[in-house]
Amino acid sequence: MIKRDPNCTRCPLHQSAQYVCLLPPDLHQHDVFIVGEAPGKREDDSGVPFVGVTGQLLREALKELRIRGVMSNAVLCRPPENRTPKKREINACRFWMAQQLEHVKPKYVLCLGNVAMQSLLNMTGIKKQRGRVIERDGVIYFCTYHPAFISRDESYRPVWMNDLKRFKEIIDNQGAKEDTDINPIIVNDMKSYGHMIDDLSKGGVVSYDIETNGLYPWKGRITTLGFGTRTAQYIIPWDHPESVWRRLHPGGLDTVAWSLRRTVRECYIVAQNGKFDCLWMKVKHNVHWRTDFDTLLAHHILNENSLHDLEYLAQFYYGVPAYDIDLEIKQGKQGIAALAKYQALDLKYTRMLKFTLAAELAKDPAVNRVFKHLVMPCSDLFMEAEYYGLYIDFSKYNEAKDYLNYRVIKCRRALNKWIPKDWTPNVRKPKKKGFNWGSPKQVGRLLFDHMGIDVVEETAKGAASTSESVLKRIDHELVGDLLKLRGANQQLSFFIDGWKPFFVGRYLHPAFKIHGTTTGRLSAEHPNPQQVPRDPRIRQLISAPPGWELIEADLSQAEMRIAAELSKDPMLVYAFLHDVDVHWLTMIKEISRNASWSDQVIATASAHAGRRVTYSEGIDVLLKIGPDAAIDIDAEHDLTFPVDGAMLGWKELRKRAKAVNFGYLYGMFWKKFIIYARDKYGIKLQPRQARDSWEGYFDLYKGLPKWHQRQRTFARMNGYVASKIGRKRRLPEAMLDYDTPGRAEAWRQAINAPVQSLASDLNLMIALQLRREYDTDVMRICATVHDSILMRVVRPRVVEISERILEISGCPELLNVFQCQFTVPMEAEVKIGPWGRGVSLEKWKASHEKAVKD
DNA sequence: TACTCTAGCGCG
DNA sequence: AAAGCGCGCTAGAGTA
Repeated sequence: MIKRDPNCTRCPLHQSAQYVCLLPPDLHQHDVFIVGEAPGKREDDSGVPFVGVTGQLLREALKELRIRGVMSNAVLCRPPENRTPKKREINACRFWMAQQLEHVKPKYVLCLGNVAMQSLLNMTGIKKQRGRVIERDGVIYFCTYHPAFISRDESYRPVWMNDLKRFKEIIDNQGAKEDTDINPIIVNDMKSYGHMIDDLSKGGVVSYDIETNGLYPWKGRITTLGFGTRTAQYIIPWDHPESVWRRLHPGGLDTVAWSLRRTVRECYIVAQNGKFDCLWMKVKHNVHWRTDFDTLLAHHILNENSLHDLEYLAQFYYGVPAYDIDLEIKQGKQGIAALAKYQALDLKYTRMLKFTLAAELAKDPAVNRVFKHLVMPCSDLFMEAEYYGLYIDFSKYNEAKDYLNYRVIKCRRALNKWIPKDWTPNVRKPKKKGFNWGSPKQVGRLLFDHMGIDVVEETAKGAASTSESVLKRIDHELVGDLLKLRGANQQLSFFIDGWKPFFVGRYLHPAFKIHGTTTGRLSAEHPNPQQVPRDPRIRQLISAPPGWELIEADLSQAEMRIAAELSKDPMLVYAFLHDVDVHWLTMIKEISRNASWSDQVIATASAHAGRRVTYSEGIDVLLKIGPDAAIDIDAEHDLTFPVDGAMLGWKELRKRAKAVNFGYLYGMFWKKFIIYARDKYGIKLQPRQARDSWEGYFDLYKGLPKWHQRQRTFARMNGYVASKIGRKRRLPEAMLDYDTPGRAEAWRQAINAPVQSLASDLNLMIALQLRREYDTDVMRICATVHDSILMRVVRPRVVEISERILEISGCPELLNVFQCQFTVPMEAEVKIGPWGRGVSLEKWKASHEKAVKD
């Protein structure tokens, strides 16, 4: 019998726990040992383990599945404030875990959650590891989520139950059942090649998958190529020491790839993230293969909240054991045979998933339509975008580098005088010698400890914040230089040094994730073109090679237009129908409501009218002439005024209104608006002012609160919302009966998602249509940034294509497929030239014609 | 030495 | 009563 130690002091938890060292009283020998995290409040109060709500949830699930065993926790004292135990505490409590294992002598151990997994297996990342079967010292460990996670997010319950069911099977079968129903055929001679071609030519569903030794096709090798049919999985050793194809074919792998091309074209190709595999074939062998059905993308549109990796999907749908292998084997370092089995499983499950997911999609025709007509075509579109890449202007790149380096040196010099002699910030493991201005921790020590400045705000983890917003509120000479240094350093490390590893000649080839967000927007990486600063100094680095022009097609105010369309708010709809700039409208209405900024209104309007006007006349004039004219007058007459402590002209005011629009549109409260106005524009608003602006906004756009309510109610009743074309955002937490932060968040997402999603989908429709209408020798789409498209176009076609972009943007053909019509007009604008420095079509025409004449 | 996490900040 | 949404990348610092 283990003796509990009520005076255990192995970790600090004994100080806060009521019941120290909560060992289960009935611990005895059993084949099955179930290990949770730590006692909760109920347990700590009563001294009895597993009596709380989560304990109940676990007991019920185990009972339902007839899993019997003894239960305990990885950590035996309750951590304060329901936090999870820290690594130190888990390690300290291993002493007890070892004793318990010794005592129970289990054959099967169920690890519930990260903490148990860490304690028992010294592994982290339950989301990645869950479902994994691990054998150690003759004991089989199985990992899944902690029941507390399930009670927090109900959508994971089926996955969890499935895991537990598998655990039960493992117990019943005395181990995990390996999937042996595969038929891997290594294709490394002409005979098996011929056999494979025959099988592929039957015209059925064929899964396709390659293994590579890297993620970047320009800097790696394809080790194997694989095809899966109903009866077999063919694995072709490709750019691999064991491959025979270079020897058998004088033209090498290119020839094999090209001869495979015809067969592949006739197949219905299924792949998991086929964009990746097709890109590699395009880069390595210039063959253009298309994916007909992508299991990753299908699963993403069916459940945008989930993970989508193949192993996870196979486990989720077919309950197979984990089969992932070491990277070394995948990269072909240990011979083909080890790899073949793994790849055969990949091919088998990919093919199976096609049928499973297609059946799921068929149950939801609207979602299926989005998948078929929008998402799947994007796979090929973005494969090409990645292939063509972004052209970098290296002379500008070097200029920017020199400029930024110079700024860094200047700022550092100015800052260094503030470092006291013989003083070091007390940091345990500093990265660099001496004082580091790039370290928030060290800067914090200097400002708040040494200089004695009051801490303004704390970070989430309780450290003294040195964020931009905080620094701006500190009245000290150094903040200006520090902010400049941060900016310059960030640009250097992101775009100058950060891009270096990704250059392929003069091009960058970012990767797009069509499944990158929950709303249907894309994300991008390596590097991410969606976060290039608007600062033209950086943005212009992205340009076009000689003979081509970069064109940016931007949907103007896409999200506001869609919000108008969906809410049917009369004021917003009117504005868009009559070409009134809504950000401007919001701003003018706001200032006229307060009768504020009268000097500015009267001055600008008078300058425009050529006579002295009254305030209310001025408001009408401004509303009519719009932001561009007002900004011009500003510039001409130098009419910026100090407003609430900041210097603002019409340009800044409109920008501020834009933030107001998006903030309030998506459910921002006036309290946050005060913070926002302060941090972003240095404007000090009184609560009264902020509240007035909030109320005034929804008074102006009366349709918005009603629409918000409709969205919330729908989400609450149905657990999801859908966009106008049928893309769904599943929000299970929106259905909760009690007000929780999670539900409030889900409700806000119910408002935002259909707007963000449709704007992005519209942008994709335009990109797809452009791709269909123009061949890649005249136009190459190289990136999208949420509601804009970047492409390069051969010079002679610039005018024609620009005009066509504007036409398409007003009404992309794909909208018909979704029977989707708008009352609010959609509009785009094109900019021609280096990114961030592009000019309108008119200006380009003028300068180009002049250049031709010269 | 390599990995993970946080803070901070860029974008729409 | 309380209330923007969606991302990726970097350096620093802590951890194994």
